[in-house]
Amino acid sequence: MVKANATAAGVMRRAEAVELPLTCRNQTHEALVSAWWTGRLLQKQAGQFFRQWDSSDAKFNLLLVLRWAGEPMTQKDIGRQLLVDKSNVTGLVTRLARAGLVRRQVVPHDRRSVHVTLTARGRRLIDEMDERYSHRVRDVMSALTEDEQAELIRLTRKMREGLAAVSEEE
Amino acid sequence: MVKANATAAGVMRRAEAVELPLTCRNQTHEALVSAWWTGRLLQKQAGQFFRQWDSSDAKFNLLLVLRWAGEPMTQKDIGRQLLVDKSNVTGLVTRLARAGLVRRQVVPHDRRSVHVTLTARGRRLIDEMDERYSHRVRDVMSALTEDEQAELIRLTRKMREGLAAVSEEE
DNA sequence: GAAGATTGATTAGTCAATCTTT
DNA sequence: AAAGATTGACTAATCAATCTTC
Repeated sequence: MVKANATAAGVMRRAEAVELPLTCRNQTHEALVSAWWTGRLLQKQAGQFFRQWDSSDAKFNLLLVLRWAGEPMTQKDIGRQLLVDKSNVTGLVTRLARAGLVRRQVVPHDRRSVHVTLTARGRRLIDEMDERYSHRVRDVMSALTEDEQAELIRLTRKMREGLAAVSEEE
Repeated sequence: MVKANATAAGVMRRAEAVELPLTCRNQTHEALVSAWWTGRLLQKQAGQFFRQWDSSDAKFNLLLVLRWAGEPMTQKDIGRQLLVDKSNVTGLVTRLARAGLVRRQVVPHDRRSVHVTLTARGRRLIDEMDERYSHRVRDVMSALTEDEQAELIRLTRKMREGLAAVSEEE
């Protein structure tokens, strides 16, 4: 019964989550808020999803980038790829290293830099996470047709271009 | 010259920011990542934007909800509107109160609850922030036509429904 | 016991300052 | 001096545990 109650409450909150906060003034504003709100929900659910491995979306993305690169990356490059501050990368790598998922190595000809590589265990974990993550992505996005997905890609990209243009001009 | 360099570097990073990280596998995955990435950029730029008032998007949204309500709100209601944990609301309200933008009051017939109200200063600040924020929103979203904005609203909403459906079924 | 709020621990993120190496 | 990384101070967010009041 406790579980039933918890589920019911959860479902209610999720239904509410689809709706935007009530402070929108016009369509233009609503469009921005709708994109922002969707991003927040994505973040929130990703956080819950990755907790089953005692992990997080930030750690998942870092491991993913490392695997994708296929070779050691400097922390600077990681930060560049993920668009996060270098000091943040330091912390993430430290925690991942503490968990044995990643290893720091000196860079032969530049002792300022640090090379980060996946350990065997890190590789196993990212493979497993990514497997389940892919299924989840497909489930979530099955709410949209292929054409709608393509259109969403186009429109969000345009929005990013708008963001970039505005921040340039100041 | 220093300023020119800084701007040039800034522009470069912004151009890069339009592009997604390189780990996308197919259109479905890319659609989700594109929405997520756009949300991250929105969050990031909002953070920078509101720093001119020594504030943040979280504080702005809290003040906005308070003004919209037009009457004292309990912290529970605030958390519900903004979809953030109650303990987070406690912290935000504390910092806003310390800055004199908001006031805590006892609720007459329920001494468990706290009512939060805008101070005169808080009201003045949210009016000023919102004024400039509205312009900024219009500038950013002018990259999209009205029809595109409407479509973006529709598609992101569908995505939230997909998120809600998936999280229900587990 | 449940509701509303607070506290404490932890993660993520930013920025400014510092340190070492180039 | 500039590059790469780290440290420290801070905000924001979550969760678990606690406290007071209903």
